[in-house]
Amino acid sequence: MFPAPQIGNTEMPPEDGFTWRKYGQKEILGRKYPRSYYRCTHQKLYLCPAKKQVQRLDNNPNIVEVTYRGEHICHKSLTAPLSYPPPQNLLVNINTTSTQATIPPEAWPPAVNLGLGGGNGNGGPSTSRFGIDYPVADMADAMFNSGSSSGNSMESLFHPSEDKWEPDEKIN
DNA sequence: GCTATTTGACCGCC
DNA sequence: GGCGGTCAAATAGC
Repeated sequence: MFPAPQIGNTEMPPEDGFTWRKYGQKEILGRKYPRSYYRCTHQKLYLCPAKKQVQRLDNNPNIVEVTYRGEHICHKSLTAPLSYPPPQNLLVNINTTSTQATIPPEAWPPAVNLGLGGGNGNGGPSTSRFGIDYPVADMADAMFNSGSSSGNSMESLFHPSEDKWEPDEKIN
């Protein structure tokens, strides 16, 4: 789960190093807020099947629940962008979202392992399943403590220095 | 003009 | 038949 940054009247799904294109939104039974559906922007270029669903929590609209489906193959393609920030955000999501139960660990997208030299992705959900320990609890704590009142926490969670990945699609 | 977003309609599964 | 997920036309922004 992530704090849901808001800019003006619009909302932004958490940046996770990939570029997503929204393709649908649905009211979900029992949920106060609609679920948004995103797919990888490079789906057409690289037939990347990666998708994600963004669902706001009923009791805390400032927190979004992000579910990843499929894996990114766009960065595996020879012609695809090869560099992007470490999926720290993705990692946190996987370890915290309640929807992880719907995704068997062995089916988790290998994409989350990339760049981290993990390879030990067979363990259960843990903060170190990629070989790197992240202060998930601290981040979550920061989220819940300040997520609803301050946008500054976002900078501590999603470092500005984490340069936005620029798709280098025009490599030739 | 191209690309992304919105949104109603459609489809498959339970 | 209801629900979740996806499609595709219309629209907006750059």
